[in-house]
Amino acid sequence: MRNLRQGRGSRVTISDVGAAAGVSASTVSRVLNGTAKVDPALAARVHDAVTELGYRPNAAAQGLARGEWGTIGVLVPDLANPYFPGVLKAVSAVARSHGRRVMVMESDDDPSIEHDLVEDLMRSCDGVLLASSRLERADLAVLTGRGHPLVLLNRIVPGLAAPAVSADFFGGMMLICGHLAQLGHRRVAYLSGPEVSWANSERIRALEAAKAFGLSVTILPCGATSRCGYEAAAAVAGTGATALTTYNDLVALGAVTRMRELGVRVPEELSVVGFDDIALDHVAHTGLTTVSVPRGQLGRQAAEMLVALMTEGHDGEPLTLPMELHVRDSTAPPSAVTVLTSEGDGGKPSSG
Amino acid sequence: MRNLRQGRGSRVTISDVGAAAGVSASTVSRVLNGTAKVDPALAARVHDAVTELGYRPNAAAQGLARGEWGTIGVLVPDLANPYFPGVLKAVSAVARSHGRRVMVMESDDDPSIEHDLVEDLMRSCDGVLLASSRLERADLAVLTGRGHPLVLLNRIVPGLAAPAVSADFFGGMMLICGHLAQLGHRRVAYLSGPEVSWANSERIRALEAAKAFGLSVTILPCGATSRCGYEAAAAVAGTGATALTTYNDLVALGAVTRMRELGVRVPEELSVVGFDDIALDHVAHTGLTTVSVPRGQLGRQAAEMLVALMTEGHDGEPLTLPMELHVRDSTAPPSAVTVLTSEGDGGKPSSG
DNA sequence: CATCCATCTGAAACCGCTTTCTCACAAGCC
DNA sequence: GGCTTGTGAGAAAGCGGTTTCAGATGGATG
Repeated sequence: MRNLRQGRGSRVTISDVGAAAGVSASTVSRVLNGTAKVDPALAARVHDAVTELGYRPNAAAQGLARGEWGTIGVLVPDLANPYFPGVLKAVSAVARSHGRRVMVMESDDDPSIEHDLVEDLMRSCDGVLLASSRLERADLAVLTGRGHPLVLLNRIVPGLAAPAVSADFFGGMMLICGHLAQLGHRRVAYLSGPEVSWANSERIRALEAAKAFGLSVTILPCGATSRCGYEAAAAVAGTGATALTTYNDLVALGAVTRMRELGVRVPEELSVVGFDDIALDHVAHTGLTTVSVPRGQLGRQAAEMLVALMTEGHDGEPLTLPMELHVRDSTAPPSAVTVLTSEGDGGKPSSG
Repeated sequence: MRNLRQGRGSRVTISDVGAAAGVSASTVSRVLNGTAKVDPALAARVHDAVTELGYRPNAAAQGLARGEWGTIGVLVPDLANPYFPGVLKAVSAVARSHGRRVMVMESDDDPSIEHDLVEDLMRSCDGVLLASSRLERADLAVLTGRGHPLVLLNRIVPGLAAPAVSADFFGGMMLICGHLAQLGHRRVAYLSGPEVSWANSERIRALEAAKAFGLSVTILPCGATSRCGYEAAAAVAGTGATALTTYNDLVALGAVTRMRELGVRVPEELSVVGFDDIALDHVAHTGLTTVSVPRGQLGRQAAEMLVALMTEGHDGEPLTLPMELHVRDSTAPPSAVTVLTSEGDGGKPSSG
């Protein structure tokens, strides 16, 4: 019993199966892949031998011989962010429907690791989906220049030779700013995401553009996690802002929690807006006003684009999905007296 | 420029590098792997050629030649559950420290998919880490019988030939029951997790054993997500329970949210206990009483065990990590008058 | 009945890399 | 100086599959 499989060395090969079935390895291959017609009797013998020996083809050998792995790789910065599992599920579904499996790696928000991991993925996957890449433009150019199928998710770099699918972060933040302006807010704070994040700079770009709405914006360094939001929230008080925008929902929720602890009522004293609409349904108690793009659709489109690139070689044009505003309970007109700052703003509350 | 890399066919091989550097492929291999001493001048030429041609070794060919992939695979039921990223980060760290990369797959809680995915992983990884497997015992036996390095995480199956690392779910639930009993609760409801989950049956086993504490338990079907908890919460009212235990924190938080909506105060009218202590710090507003085991430690131990199994072949004995109770704000002595049930329980509140 | 063609099977080449084996060459020894 | 060692580089043999190629067998045809 113990000797039936002696670890590494004694793996069952296709020749073993052939020997057991009394046919050649070629025939076994043909039977298993349905590449050519084979005598039913032989096929049956092969199948018997396969099950009896517990044969499973070696993926490396197949990959080498076929010139492809049947795998698509996805790199995400942080699996702990609920945003990505949502995307990944869609990607997996598309991959499965094309007979491919998906292999996920996480870069932990570290650009240097990210570079290595992308290289690894390119060496062992037919295509790579790079989500919210933190890489510098130059690094990215090197990687996309390799001629390996690669699709960028949630990052658009103009001159780059790689197709991209992204949510319209700029438009999303504009929606938020419009909403806040309409409510009567004038001073807004922004809890900034990772500095190296394109998604973050898009949001900031929109915030600058929103000066046209009469908004003045203070940008506070923060991060991408609820902990960051929690810790950075205290600094909001000093800005005189009546509304707080954030890099994402996690940050927003962290900030809301901190605000509650500080005795600041949301939204009466401070409106808070998230970003992404992550699925913390039924967990966070605040109905967070936020913007979103269907993550499933995002993942699906990106995966389809990648598969098309892998199989047909043609790269579709960059795709930008529009975001939607979800107004919930965390935003309201600013109150007449702002408790957050001694100087006050005297903004007139509007009844909207 | 466009012709520099013509997609699939024209990939740079080790021989190309050798030709460019004026050496043999063997020498290139030796230089890149540091396998043997090579003349510094040649080595330099090789390195130049590598960078110039943008050579990256083909992972399949390496895997085939070396007989190993340098990869460990992890299968989790659901990436959306914050429990797993916590484990995965630790696994990745261990893998990296051993010069291996990790490849993650998600089964979406579907045992049939899970079986296929494990087979896939075994065909393309040196070792497999199977987290919270939903597979039936028989299926699992087949898989572990393959003689492929495999470690079970959070699942212990007595007669199985695979090492396992698990949190002591039984002990964890006992801690919870002890805590509740001490507070004076007598009637407890349990929102049950996935039926096929070993982790769930361990919790239930503990609940049964807790009859010794004088607790009577009602088990309600539920699931593993906050949505499940939210939806199942309403049924708790009918049980006359003064305390609610759950499969995990997500379920508990969902239930708490629902209870608030129903006007049931937590913990005054109903104590709620979670399981896992997932990192929703600063997001959920309820300080949830729960039990936990360090997920990092869990992942690390499992990964180390797997690496040991892969390299040395020896399988350590099953490891069970003790859980800790974290008493927070969601549990309290039962109130004298329970509004949840007309018959009431008349349990005496104890001041603990 | 001999010839040809269509089918199916096995042998062999190949995928790209590692590793053993072999050999050429230079240094060390008597 | 001839011979043994030691050293480093190239040739070649796999790793385990797939796929081309060639050959055997059988039926259809003239």
